[in-house]
Amino acid sequence: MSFHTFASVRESQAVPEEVVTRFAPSPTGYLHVGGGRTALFNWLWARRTGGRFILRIEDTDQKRNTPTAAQQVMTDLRWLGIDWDEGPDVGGPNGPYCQSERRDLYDRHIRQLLDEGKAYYCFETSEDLDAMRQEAETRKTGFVFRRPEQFPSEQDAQKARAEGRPVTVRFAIPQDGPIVVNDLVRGQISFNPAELADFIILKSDGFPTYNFACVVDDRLMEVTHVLRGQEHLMNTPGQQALWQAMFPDAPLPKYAHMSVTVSDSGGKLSKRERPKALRTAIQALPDLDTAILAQVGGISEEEVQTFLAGESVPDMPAIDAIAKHIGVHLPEINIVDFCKSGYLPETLVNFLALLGWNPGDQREVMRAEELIESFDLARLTKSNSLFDRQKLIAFNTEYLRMLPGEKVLGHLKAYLTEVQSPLLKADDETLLRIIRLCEGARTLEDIDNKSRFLFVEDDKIEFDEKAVKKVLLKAGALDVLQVVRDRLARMDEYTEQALEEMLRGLAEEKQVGLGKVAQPLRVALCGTTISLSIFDSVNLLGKERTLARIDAALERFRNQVQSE
RNA sequence: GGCCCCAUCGUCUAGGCAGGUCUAGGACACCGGGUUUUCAACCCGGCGACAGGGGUUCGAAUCCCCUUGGGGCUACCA
Repeated sequence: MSFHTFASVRESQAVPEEVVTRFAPSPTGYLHVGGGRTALFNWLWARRTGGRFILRIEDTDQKRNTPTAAQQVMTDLRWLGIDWDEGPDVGGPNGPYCQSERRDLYDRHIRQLLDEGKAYYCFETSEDLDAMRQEAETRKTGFVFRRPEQFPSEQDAQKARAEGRPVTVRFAIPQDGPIVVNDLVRGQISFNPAELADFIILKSDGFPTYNFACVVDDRLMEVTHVLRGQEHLMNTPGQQALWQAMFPDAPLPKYAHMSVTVSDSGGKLSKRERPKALRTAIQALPDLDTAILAQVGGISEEEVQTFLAGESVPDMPAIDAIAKHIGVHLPEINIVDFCKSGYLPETLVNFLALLGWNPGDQREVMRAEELIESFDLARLTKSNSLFDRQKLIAFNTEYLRMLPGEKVLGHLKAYLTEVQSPLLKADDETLLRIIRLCEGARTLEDIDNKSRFLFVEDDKIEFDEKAVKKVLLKAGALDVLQVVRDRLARMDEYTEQALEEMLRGLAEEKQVGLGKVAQPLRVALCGTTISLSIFDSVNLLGKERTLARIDAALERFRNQVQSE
């Protein structure tokens, strides 16, 4: 693996004939939708142009990184179907692809900047800086770090280090005229350098900052196009100035700042929404038992308390577990959340692509190949877009309908594993059959909900209180059920067709709608009012188990009817 | 507060850069009806937008300015 030196980089005349894009997440947790969209757009552009797509891990913040997060991000990207040509796991010519492993590279560039007088040492502590900001605020002026008349010397830096004071390096933003960013989405944007702070490029822990490392890496990794969210727009003049200070002969990468995806609750979609929604849901609970919540979440009761007070946030598994326990649906934010809610990756890719981009005609449902074919930077949208979950569901319904059964089967199995459904016990053939019977389902969760009763032990059926009350305990319901039981027992031919004839015949005899017959039966078999068509339900369960469940329900609820 | 971005139905958007063909098109949602064994799905119909004000022009959703509104950034986070 050969590293570019500062000098060699300068000499090389980079002519980017090939498009190179990158996705550069910081490994702080799960990949969230916003990140997924950014990754997708960069990937689409690389694939569209036949260029390269790089995955780079921006792990320069030691406090925030978690060891498994990079792996998790890669898993989430793969689930979406996004692959990369260069990255930490697959390597590549311009690696390594984790910034924490590139420190000598950054050091070299910092050294050069320092030597050329384009950057300078700083010894303020965080507290000093905070105080300065405070003061600026009371004066109601914007805070811009004031550059010293004379840059501290190498000796000053050594002395400061010896005294145990923090030493950072700041980039001196050139003040010789406005910095003009030529954005592919927004056109020319001009910034006054006097209003841009000399930002820190080397932290006191020896790690570079994002704003610096990203510029060095984009250059060394030959990145030609930077597609990212609008939240990075204000970083761009600084990064651009840095680039020109370090690589004056290399053309700048092309920047495209995409619109932000906002949440229906206001600002941009944030990871905090899930815990926030859970907190609200818990607080609305009629009877609050923090001990139980702590137990299901696998956390201490104290953690629950501080969480409810808004002082802390438990980790995701705890949040998921508690939400599941109290039965609230949390808004999906991370890519895995969508997976766990039964969405298909195809749906998400399609939907995300349409957030801030469109093909220019009236197509909406588009597979990845089609997206690649049609993708074009010129059609990126300027205004923010709201993440519309209803439309997402509509898209998922569409994909569930149009994807071949085999494909759905693969996704369904992954989903069932994720949520540990009893349906996992079914073989592929049965699953495929169930998928066919669930035409019109909106999510994989729907499929699971409608058919998991088939694989729950007969005596482990959970009866939904409302369903029981509304259906089973209604006058005459159990009597009908008894008749159904008797006729079922006498059937020698137990086929879907015969079942339908029998049940319809019975309804006709009794002069009632089929619902009066089907619903009590359904609740007896499934515990809920939601299942496959009643004929399919009875048929798939099999005669023996059907009879057993009816008998159990009869026995259990007869008493209740009487006692009420 | 400062800097920056944005502005078409409730939502995502087409149209805008090259002004007339826009009584503004599509999709999702919603409303009404149909189908119906649950949940869905499905079918038919309907409601619904150029933020406001000034210009420029024969003519503005489209170009310019202002106002208003929304968003982003303002860290030794990325």
